[in-house]
Amino acid sequence: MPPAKRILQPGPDQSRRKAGVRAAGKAPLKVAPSPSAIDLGVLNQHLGYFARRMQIWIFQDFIKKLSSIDISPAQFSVLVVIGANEGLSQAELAGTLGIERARLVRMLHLLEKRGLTQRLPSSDDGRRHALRLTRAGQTTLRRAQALAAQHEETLKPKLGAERYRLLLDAMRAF
Amino acid sequence: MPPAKRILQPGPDQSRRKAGVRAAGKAPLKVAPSPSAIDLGVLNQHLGYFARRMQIWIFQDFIKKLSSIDISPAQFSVLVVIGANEGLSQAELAGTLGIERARLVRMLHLLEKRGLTQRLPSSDDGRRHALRLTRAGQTTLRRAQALAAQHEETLKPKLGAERYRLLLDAMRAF
DNA sequence: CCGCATTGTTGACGTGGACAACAAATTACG
DNA sequence: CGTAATTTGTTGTCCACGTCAACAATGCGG
Repeated sequence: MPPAKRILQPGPDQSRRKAGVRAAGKAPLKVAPSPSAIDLGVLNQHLGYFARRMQIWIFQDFIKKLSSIDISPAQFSVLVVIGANEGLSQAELAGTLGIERARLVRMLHLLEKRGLTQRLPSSDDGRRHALRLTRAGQTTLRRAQALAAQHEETLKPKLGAERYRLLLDAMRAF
Repeated sequence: MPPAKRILQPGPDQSRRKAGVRAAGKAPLKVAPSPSAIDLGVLNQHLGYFARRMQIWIFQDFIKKLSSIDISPAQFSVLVVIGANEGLSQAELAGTLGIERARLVRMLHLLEKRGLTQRLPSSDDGRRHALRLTRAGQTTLRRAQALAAQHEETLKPKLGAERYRLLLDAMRAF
């Protein structure tokens, strides 16, 4: 078996000791940043910057928490939606999650090879596949949801219950 | 030369029903039987899912808004931080932005080829490079910041000024 | 019946994240 | 002082993923 998901490394290397000795003579802007403090500049006023950092942090924690069953965030979302909408088509699933149809095909190949999902012929439309979870898929989904719930629980203290709820609500605008 | 940035497609949803965009005035807008009757299941209670969708939306809008100067979100963050911390090293920059050192090398290679950044030898440490913007880099950064500000302005109405501010504040926890 | 849209699929390309390995330079330390 | 360890920038490689083009099979509308 392949090593499956790649383990993401948690700790960045924060290492800088020497004071900022710079050559440039003209420095009309802020004073030279202290060895440990680098100015983010206007990045501080951009949602996208923080959104990306947050998303990466969350995904890394998710991957770590679900590493025992080797389910990625994308795979999790696929399993969840199939589980909640048995018999839906690949196009519907892809459209719902914002995944490319082509991408979903290969993802389902893998999930099917792992015995978690099935593609049954649709009774009324010869083009479609009716997606469903196998017995093993249901079991895995249950475990995944339990672990994902634990992951989610680590997020709340990090934000505070109030801001957590607010964030969850606000981000639905997209 | 590379074919510049790939244009991201603006219309995200519309995967399953009829995409009625056609040249003629024919509007075959066929109401699909069950529009969006697909259940997201427990995904509705996961920050990560919405965080990812929001982040993608924001980045796509950012890319579109800055397409005239061909600056990606990552490139923008690099230019901003260099501009605000002239003379910093690649390791410091990479550590600040959470980018791999290896990745930053190739990014700077490109920015340098475009004449936007420079790598000067550090006076006190032979290993480091003192990063700075060229004159053109400063000009591009100014334009980029103006366009990025416009991009940011489209976000506020989408969320409401109040939630925008809360979001920006809450996401700093990561 | 015929043209057109949809569905699933494959192939290909480019980007970006993660790792490993290095050479040069610097630091730590016996 | 000298040698080992560490840091920095760099290159090469692998893999995940978004995107696009093309296709066969199927369904549907005129």
